[in-house]
Amino acid sequence: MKNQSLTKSEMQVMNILWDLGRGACVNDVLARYDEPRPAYTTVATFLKILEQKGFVEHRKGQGKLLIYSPLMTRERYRRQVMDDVKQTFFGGSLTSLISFFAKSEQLSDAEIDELIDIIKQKKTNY
Amino acid sequence: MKNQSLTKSEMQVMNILWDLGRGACVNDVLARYDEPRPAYTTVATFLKILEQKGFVEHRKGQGKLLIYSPLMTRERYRRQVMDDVKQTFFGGSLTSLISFFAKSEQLSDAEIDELIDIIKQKKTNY
DNA sequence: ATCGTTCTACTAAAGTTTTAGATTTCTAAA
DNA sequence: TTTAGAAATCTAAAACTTTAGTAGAACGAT
Repeated sequence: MKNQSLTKSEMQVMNILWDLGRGACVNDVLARYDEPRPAYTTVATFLKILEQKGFVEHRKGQGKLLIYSPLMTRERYRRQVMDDVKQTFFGGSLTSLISFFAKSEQLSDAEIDELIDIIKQKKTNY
Repeated sequence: MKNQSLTKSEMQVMNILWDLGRGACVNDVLARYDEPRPAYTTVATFLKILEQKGFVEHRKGQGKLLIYSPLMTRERYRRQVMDDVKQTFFGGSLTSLISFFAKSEQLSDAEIDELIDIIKQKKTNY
């Protein structure tokens, strides 16, 4: 059981947990859904599944409340998915991927300068 | 029925069609699978589903053969998926996405220069 | 025209994901 | 310590995806 990936609904729950940035109980998560909200038990099920998959853990909170917290960071999962995207859509080529995005959209001059800086930093420093 | 997205298996078929770059019958597609190959009818089913979803069309070929061709280009679908990725993983921010990738990996000096060129071209030309 | 082959169409089973009702358990209050 | 309410767990139905067998149609060869 390793390198699991998340379904769309599981991802939604993880995103809420990551956004909250703290442990959360079922209702905390539920409250963050847009209308129409799923049932309480639906969210509870997803949290349980995420726990089985090793993406979250829980501890006991007030009363019988279970408080769930992410075990996997957003960054780490992002990396995992992005590697897959890069492979699937750009034949593994990072430069094709970046140029695809760079070409694809409007960028302000400030953003462009920012990006150029980031990329320049990658150059072998001497 | 709009902005459909592809399942993993459907995507596999589309990638084969896109790679072939020409109309293809079921066997053409099947031949491109790695072992163990799925059943003929499995591939036929996927093509039919893809047609329902509006990703391919067919015309009659030799005998009763159906020749399938992509209706959606790889580029267009890529864009669709990438928009989703950008939204889901980078809150819609293109610069976060690009910097994520730019930071993430080894790039040769040549690649770096190439990227900088691409990005500079985005700058309002005067 | 018939026969056998090969292809598509139909159908459905198995697997996975999503959803949530019903039941049980726990806690806090009286 | 009983009990009402809220939360967790159990269970399963519904929806979607993947896989492929079977039937039936169409073609080409005889």
